[in-house]
Order: sequence, then structure tokens, then C-alpha cells
Amino acid sequence: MGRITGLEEIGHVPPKVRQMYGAVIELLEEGMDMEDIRVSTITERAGIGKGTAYEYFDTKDEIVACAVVSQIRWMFGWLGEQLEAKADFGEQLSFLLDVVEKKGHCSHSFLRFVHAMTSNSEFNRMIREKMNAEEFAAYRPANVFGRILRQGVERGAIRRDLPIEYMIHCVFSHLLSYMMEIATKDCFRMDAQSLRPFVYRGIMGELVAVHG
Amino acid sequence: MGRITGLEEIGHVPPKVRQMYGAVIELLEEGMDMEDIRVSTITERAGIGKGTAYEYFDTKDEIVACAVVSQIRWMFGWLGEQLEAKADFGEQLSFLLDVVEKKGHCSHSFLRFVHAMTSNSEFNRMIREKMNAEEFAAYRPANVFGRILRQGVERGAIRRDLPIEYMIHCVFSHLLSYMMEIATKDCFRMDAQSLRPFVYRGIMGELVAVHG
Amino acid sequence: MGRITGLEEIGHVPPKVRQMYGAVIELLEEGMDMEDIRVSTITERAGIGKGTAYEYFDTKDEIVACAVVSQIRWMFGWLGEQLEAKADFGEQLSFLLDVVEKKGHCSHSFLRFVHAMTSNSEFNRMIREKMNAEEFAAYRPANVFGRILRQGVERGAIRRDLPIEYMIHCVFSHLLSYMMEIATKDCFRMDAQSLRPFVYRGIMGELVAVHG
Amino acid sequence: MGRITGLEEIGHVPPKVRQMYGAVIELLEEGMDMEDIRVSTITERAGIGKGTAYEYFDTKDEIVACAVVSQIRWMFGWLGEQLEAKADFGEQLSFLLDVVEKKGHCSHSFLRFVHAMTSNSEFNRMIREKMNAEEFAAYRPANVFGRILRQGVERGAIRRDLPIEYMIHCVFSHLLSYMMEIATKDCFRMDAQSLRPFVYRGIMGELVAVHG
DNA sequence: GATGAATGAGGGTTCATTCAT
DNA sequence: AATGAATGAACCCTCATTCAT
Repeated sequence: MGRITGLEEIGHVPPKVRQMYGAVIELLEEGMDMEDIRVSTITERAGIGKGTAYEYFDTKDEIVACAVVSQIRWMFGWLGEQLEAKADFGEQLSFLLDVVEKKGHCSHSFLRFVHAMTSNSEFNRMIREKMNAEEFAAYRPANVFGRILRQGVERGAIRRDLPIEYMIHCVFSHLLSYMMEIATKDCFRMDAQSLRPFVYRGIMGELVAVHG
Repeated sequence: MGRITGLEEIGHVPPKVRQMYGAVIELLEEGMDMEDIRVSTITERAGIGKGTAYEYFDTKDEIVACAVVSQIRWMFGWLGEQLEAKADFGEQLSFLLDVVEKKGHCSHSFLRFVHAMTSNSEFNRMIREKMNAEEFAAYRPANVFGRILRQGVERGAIRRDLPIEYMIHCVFSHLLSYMMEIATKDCFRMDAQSLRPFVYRGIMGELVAVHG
Repeated sequence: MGRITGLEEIGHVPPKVRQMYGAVIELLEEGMDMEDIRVSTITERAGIGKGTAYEYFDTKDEIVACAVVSQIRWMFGWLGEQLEAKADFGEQLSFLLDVVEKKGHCSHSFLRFVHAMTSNSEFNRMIREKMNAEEFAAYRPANVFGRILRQGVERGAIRRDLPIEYMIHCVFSHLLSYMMEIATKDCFRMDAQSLRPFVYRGIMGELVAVHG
Repeated sequence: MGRITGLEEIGHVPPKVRQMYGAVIELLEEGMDMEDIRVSTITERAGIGKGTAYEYFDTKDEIVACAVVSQIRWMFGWLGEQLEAKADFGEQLSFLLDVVEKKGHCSHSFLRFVHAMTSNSEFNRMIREKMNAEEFAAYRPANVFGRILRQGVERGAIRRDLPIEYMIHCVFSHLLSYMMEIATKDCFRMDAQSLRPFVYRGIMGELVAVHG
């Protein structure tokens, strides 16, 4: 028991665990806070017995942390696939802004990642630890963004003179703030719609290679 | 009871409340998570009776939220004062990066603000509400950064063609990511030391007016 | 807080703790087993809130263990006093047999001591540990019986050629078996009434000094 | 289901039940307390499925009680056989003291019998009930000791003027206390080695016939 | 007969809140 | 105003038992 780590391939996640993950994510999307999620709420939603939760996980915190990590992993996996299918960096960036604008649950996953990296709660400590595992590496934002940036550099679309790490920082930071602006009108007091082109141009202006 | 809002001028905060704020902030700086702070821990640290807490606040959440808001307010107030005393935008930006690098507790306050804006927990909902009050307006990051940016524009040091809100976004986003990089080595896998000049140049490159 | 050890002077035991001890002993006398006693049962009987139990004790096991130790201590304390007030060894032995025969709760305490010494349950481990404390020394059966035996030796009523420890063993073992015979008709298949004079004569025959 | 009583002839005990008994006894010998033994622990040790336990027993308590009764029965059976093979009472008593001194698991069984007779726990009530069954009669200590005492009387080695029941009490009580002294150094504060000859002489002195 | 995944009743413990002093 | 002993609702987790395979 307690063998589930949250880092399993989706295909290897037992059905009851999948139902539990679904319940946790649903609750989080509905605005419930991680700390307020009860085991009984999860299992009721998942349609399973309370004791069953403990056949797969050791503690309540593990259940929630695994659900969150699994979701973050899934989201960044999907994002990476989508991005890598795009033809050029402009399209990729555009897609990223679209996702932030239109896929609330993706932004939530992204923000959950940010919280995990910057908070001391037991949950986030746990999530961080799981995300440090080798199995998670490919799904880390730094790697997902890193891949398209390297691709851009290879294609000659992106400047060669900036370290890849700084370029990741650039994309990451603009996305995050853009997300915050959308999530709360109170942040920079600017309409998200009007902000978007500036963000796009800001990133492009800094990263894109000047030809000629 | 429950007359304290967390938005009082420091001078008007009763001594016992001040002691409670101090205890909460201390606990947070020690790495304790908001949700794990107990009323008894606060009052013990503050050196007052447990019942006394309820002479000033209605619930535990109010105590913590008020302490956090008060701290965020104090931090951004101090930051604003320091920034406004600087002669030019370069110095101001440099000072900001210094603060992020060296004043851990300032970054903590900054991150607490970010968490408050992007989380659904009861605490953060509460904190957000307080920060929406008129009394807090001057201390909002958007306003603190807005003031120095407007100042820069007036002095002719900063471009006039970008909306102030986007420029705030710029400064905010770079600072936040820089903070994250410092807080966790695992974020962009780049040494904070090496990142700093790029961040500085990135912001300057985008915002600073080109003369001639 | 958990400051109660079960070894306090009766006068220093807080009233609520006294009520809890009373409830535990009552339940044990009614035939309930230590392991089956619930915190809620104790506190309901004691007429106090469930949470109050944890103001004085750290765990349920501590509550029960302290109650038992306190009771054993009290019983052997009382027994010692009574015995020391008797004029000679014959009277003392007679009194002991009376107690076994007529004071069921005294036998229970005695048996609880025996169980504590010969069982591995968490409770008994705990009880044993408490009884090893210096504060308990005077109440240990070995000392209670030891005192009257030494007294008997001094008075010339008891043989000098047997080690005191063996004489304690003698008294202890006969009492214990006599108790068992009374507690269960199934043990030696002899009527307790008829057994008594033999036990009395057996002990006297072995320990009493033969004059001149 | 539930046909096992714990009183079966060893030869008639199904193999899986035998494995379960072995597991229970092992756990008890390792110092685990009866109440703390879990069904899953038993079946894991026994190398069988958890559900299988319920093919033979109705409840967990039955499993443990049957194992214990079976073990007590086996031990006293073995003890009886050994004793009856000895030539005289002195040898028999010596053998008994040897067993107490050197065969920890025999003492454990003996003490488990004593606990069963003097405790109200559900387990012990159950064990007592089983030991009251006709099939168990021959293995009761009263009968095992009774047989050698009667033999001694017949051989003229033991006094005729004491009732057999009191003589059983004598042997039983000395053995029990001797066992306690060995189990815990804290009981009479006398070294077991030094106690032994006194115990031997005590019993002999009281029971052995004076010739002449 | 044998299994072990699933269950859910039940109990220990925590801690925000109250209120008599 | 200040206190802290007392409270009990709420929640996590265990584990005996069941039952479909």
C-alpha cells in the first residue's frame, strides 16, 4: 500500500486512483483550497469507500499532492506536445497566450506549479519533492519552454547571444504576469485584451533574431 | 470585538495586536505555513493570553490575514519610500534587484502578495479583500511601481509609447521570476548571480527611452 | 500538556483528573477491559468534555495507565497503613487473607499489579514504567510486605534464617494463588473457605520462628 | 465456517489453521500484545490469504483465542508427559523449576493461563470458556499437578494429611511467583539463582512426608 | 476452498472559540 | 480589558469483515 507516487504514466494509474485524482482536481477547480479538501469529500466524489483511499495512499496529503502533480505533469505534457507541433516561434508564443487566456484550468495548473515552488506548506513541499524526481524532468516548465527555445535557435528564429536560461525566464515571467492580470483585474489595472499584444511584442522584441 | 482590519496606520495599532502581528510574521519567516499557525502559538509568542486574541479579532483567520496584510503594506510602503529617494530609474531598478537578492523577508512579502492574488484559500480571499480597500491603494505594487515609472517618464528616462500598465507588468514579471529563481535553484536552472545582469538589461532594454 | 504522571499525591491531583480516575476504575470494576475503554466513555462518566482529557494527558493510554497506577498506589498505601497498625504477624496475615476474601477491589488492584508485571501490552509496559519511579517505591508489594516481615523479625516472631526476599515471595505467592482460587472456582477446584486455614497455616508454618 | 474450537487434537487441525496458530504464537513470543495482533499480520505470517482466516474462524478474537488455548493445551500436555516420566517427586519439582528458568515460552504459556483466569478482557473470557470444556480437562494445571501429587502420595513420598487441592495451590503459587521473579527483576528484588533453592526447599518442606 | 480489493463504522486527537473569573 | 481552563465539532486513519472472482 501507499505505492502510488503521482508520477506514474497515465496508463498505469489504477481506475480508483484516477477517480480520486478527478475528484481532487474538480474540487480545486471549483475554488476549494488544498488544505480544506477532506478525504471523505474526495472519496464521495470519486464514488468509492473512504478506506479505499488508504489502499493506495498513506495519508490525505499524499492523495492531494499526487493528484496535483499528476495534473501539472499532464498539463505540461500536453502543452509541450502542442507547442512542438507548431511551425515557428511566433505561432508557439501565440498559442501560449491563447492557452493562458482561454484555458482556465491550464493556468490553474501553471499557478499551482508556481505556488508549489514558492510556498512552505506541507502540500507544496511534497509536490516540490515529487517534481524533483527524474520521471518529472521532461515536464518541468524550464524544459518544456527550453525545448521550443532551442528549436527556435536552431531554426535561426531566435537570438543566439542570450543564454537559454534567461530566455526561459523571459517567457516564464511574462506568461505568469499575464496570467495574474487575467486572473485578477486588480493586479495591474489593465484590460487583458489590451495587454496581450504588448506582451507578445515584448517577448518577441527581446528574443527574436534580427536578420540582416 | 473585531474592530481591527489590518489596514490601520502602524501608530494606531494597539500594542497587543502589534505583538500578535510580530509573532505571525516571525512564524511565517521561520517557514511555517499560514494554515498551520495556531492561535495558541501566536498568543504564546506574543506573550499574551489566548482569550485576548478574541478581544481584537473575530476569528483566527482574521488574525493571520491582518498580520500579513499589515506586513505587505509595510513592505511596499518602505519599498516605495526607498525607490522615490533614488535619483534615476537605473538606480531604482538596481535597488529592486538588490532587495530581491538580499532581503529575504521582502521577497517573502512579495510572494505572499502573489499568492494572495492567485489562490482560492480562505486566507488569501480575505487578504485580497483587505487589499482591495481604499486605504491599501497606495501600497499596491501596481501603484508603487507605477509611481517610479511615471516619474521616469516625466524625467524623460523612460519611453512614452508604452502604456504604463504594460511597463508595470514588465517590471513585476521580471522581478517575480528573478525571485523564484533565487528562491529555488530548480526553476530555470540558472545561477541567480549570472541571471541578474540579463534581467537588468532586459528591463532597461525594453523600457528605457532611446535618445536621439 | 500532559503533566500528570499518575504518581502525584492524592491531594495534588486536579479535580477533573480525579473524576477521570474514578471513571476508569469504575469501568474496570464493572469488568470492562483496559483496551476497550474509550476516551468518550471516560469523559462522559467523569462528566467533563472530551477535549478536557487532553488538557491533562497526552494520550488515552496515559489516562488509563495513570488511573491504574494511582489506584494500585492508593491500595498498597492503604494496605501498608492497615498492616502496620496490627500488633503481630498472625493478625497481619489474617488481615491480608480477609482483604483478599472480602475486598474485591483490593484483589483487583493486586491482580492489575501482577498483570502489569507479566504482560507486554502497551498499557502494562506504561504502568510498569511508572511503578519503577522512585515515588512509587514505598508502595511496591515487595516493600509493603517487606516492612511487616522485617518488623516480625525484629519482634522475634519470624525466623531469622530465611532471606527477607524469599519470605516476601512466600507471602506474595500464597496470596496470589488464594486470590485466583477466589476469583475463579475453576482453578484448584477447592472451596476458598476450606482453603483459607491451610494457606494461613502454610505461611505461618514456613515463616514463624520456633521458640526454644 | 467457524467450526474450529481450539480444542481439536493436533492431528485434526487443518494445515492452514496450524500455520495461523504458529503465526499467533510467534507474534506473542516476540512480545506483541494479544490485542495488538491484526488479522492481516497473522495471515501474512501464515502465508495465506486474509479471507481464508474467515473460512475457519468467525472473528479475529476466535483466531487468537484458539491459538492460545491450543498452545496452553499443548504446553501442559507436554509438561504432564515429562513429569510423569520422572521417577520421584524431587525430580519432578526440579524439572518444573528448570522449565520455569530455561523455557521462556513455557512460562509464557503458564502466564497466559494465569491472565486468562484473572482478567475480564474479551479474549480471556473466551479462552476461559474454552478451557472449561471437557476436552481441556486433562490439561488444566490443577490436573497436571494433581496427577504427580497423587502419584507422590501413592508412592508414599508426599504427606497424606493435606488436601490435594491445597498441595496444588502450593506448587502452583510458588511456581508462579518464581516465574514472576525471573520475568522481572523488580518484583522481589532477589536474584532468581539465589531464590531457587529456597523455593525448592519451601515446597519440599511443606509437602514431603516425614518418615519415621 | 482460497483470495485480497473494497468497505465504512468507529475512535483518538486537535484546536478554534467561549466565558466565568 | 485580560485570561486560560474547558469544550466539542470535525476529521484522519485503522482494521475487522465481506464478497465477487
